[in-house]
Amino acid sequence: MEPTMKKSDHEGEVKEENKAETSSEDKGCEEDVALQGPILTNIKRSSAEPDSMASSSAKKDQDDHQLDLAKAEMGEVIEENQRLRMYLDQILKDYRTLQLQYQDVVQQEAAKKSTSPIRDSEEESAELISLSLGMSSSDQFIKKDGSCKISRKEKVDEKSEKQGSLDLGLDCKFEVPPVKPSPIGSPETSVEEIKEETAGENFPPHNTLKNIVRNGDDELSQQNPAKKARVSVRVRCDTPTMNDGCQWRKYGQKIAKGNPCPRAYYRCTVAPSCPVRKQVQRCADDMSILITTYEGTHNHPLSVSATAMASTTSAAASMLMSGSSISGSSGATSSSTLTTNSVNLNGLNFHFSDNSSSKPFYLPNSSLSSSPSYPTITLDLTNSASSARLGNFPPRYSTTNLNFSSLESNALPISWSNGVLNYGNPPYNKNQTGSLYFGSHPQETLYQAYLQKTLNPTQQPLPPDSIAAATKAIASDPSFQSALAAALTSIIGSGGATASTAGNQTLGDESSKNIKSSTEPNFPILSSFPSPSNANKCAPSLLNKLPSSSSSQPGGLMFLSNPFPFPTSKSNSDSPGDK
DNA sequence: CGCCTTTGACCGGCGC
DNA sequence: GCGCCGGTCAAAGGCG
Repeated sequence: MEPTMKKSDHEGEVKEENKAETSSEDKGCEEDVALQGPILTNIKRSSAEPDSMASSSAKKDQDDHQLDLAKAEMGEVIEENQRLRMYLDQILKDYRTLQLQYQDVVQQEAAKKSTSPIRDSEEESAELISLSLGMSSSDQFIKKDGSCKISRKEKVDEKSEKQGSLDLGLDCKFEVPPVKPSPIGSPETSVEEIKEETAGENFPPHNTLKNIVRNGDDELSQQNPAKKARVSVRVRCDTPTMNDGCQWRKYGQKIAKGNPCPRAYYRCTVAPSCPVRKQVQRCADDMSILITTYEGTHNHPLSVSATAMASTTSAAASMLMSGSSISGSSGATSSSTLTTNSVNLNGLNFHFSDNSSSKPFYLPNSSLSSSPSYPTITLDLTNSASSARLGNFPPRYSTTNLNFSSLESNALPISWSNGVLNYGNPPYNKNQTGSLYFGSHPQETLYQAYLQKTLNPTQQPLPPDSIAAATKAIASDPSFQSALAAALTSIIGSGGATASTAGNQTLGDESSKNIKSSTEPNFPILSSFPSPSNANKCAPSLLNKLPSSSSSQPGGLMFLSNPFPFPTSKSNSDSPGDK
């Protein structure tokens, strides 16, 4: 992506988006924030541009006309903004009501079902999945009757019952046709195939973002069926592999070019037919960094911790897929257009590379790789990430950074690179767009502000612009929501937070039968989050904003606070290299 | 004995 | 066509 969006692009965007009635709220929010920058920029530009000496009054009139136009547009946008604000307030209200109801239900269920841990765990997982994947969280925002979340849960439960599988994978999974038999035992029934089979369905253009994403995925898979989304996770880890909750079997090892460290190939052995594979390799630049690349979709139930990993990668993959697809399809002016593609949220970096020459394993300055073309997203969970991060990608891959805050630091202005939130035209104040600050706490992140607004509405209200900005950022792209939430939770769960002993390993026995001395650090997982005592160690800045016990958050952030007990990660073996 | 890792061989894609 | 490379297979051996 270009470092800055061109003015003409914004103008086109403004016109197009103003023309089209907002079909959904998140879409509207997206426009809401996105439009202000360009318009202001345009105003500034048109009024500040020095006319040449030859410019006549006619030109000035033209400028004035443009100014008037821009003002009119801005008025419309402001109106839209107010309307969306009302929507958002309504949604938040609904959400809080739902939250209370949900808490009641959870408490009742917990009291009822203390005798059936397995079932609890299934439901827990189902809940986790339904919330964490969040591919259609826009739907959740759209619905105002408060039934959205419950219906999703019911859907997942239904699916789980039908299939006996949670079907959590690395790829974004949206809807599996109910007639689809259980994927267990059918390795071919990966998400890609399912999506391909459903590609023939006719989705109205602009239905929902979900459909857009879905179509995009279909499109992608049609364009190149061989392409599988890969999620590469970079994490500091001294042990051969990181514990992601799954059970893996090593089936190969290679010395990859450009890296003296061998690359190990693992295959998921939780289910015999599970197509999920992962590659593990040390980073050539920094041997302490372990790069794990996941590929494929689990076709079996996952333990909660594995689910956490899967949902993280799933969200990341969905970002990748949806981003490339959205940009490639209808030319939608979504700010989530991720043609570009490294997202860096201050410590945790997402890299997208949907490029035929993408090199998941960082072969800087090498053009010799003949690796197949896999769209790859890299989740950089190394706090000191920047050293190897961008430099390892060929410069021709423009990137967008989404930089999650580092855990050690409380200074976490989210920086949005151009094309996401920062529309960065030169006259525009970078602080207004490049980073999002909230209220009188410039260090507060968008995320924090969002949580503050969402979870503790009685606190001092945030400036309306902040709400709009948070809405825009969080609601604009459901895939992003999931990824953001998953990543944040992953961060929170890292650093020893997984050592919890609470809860039972209830989902499947695949891990319990293979308990190993897991000296390796666990991969940050979602399920480790709910322990505030642990999590506080890692991310106090985030957790201060979170309720000690509550249900989910709206959108993709819902699963951040898991009200259920979570299993010991030790029981989920993943140490194929321990021997 | 079953499951795992190791490791050389093999295969297919890609560039020259 | 050839070589390089990434990825996978499968036999052999180790371990609990």
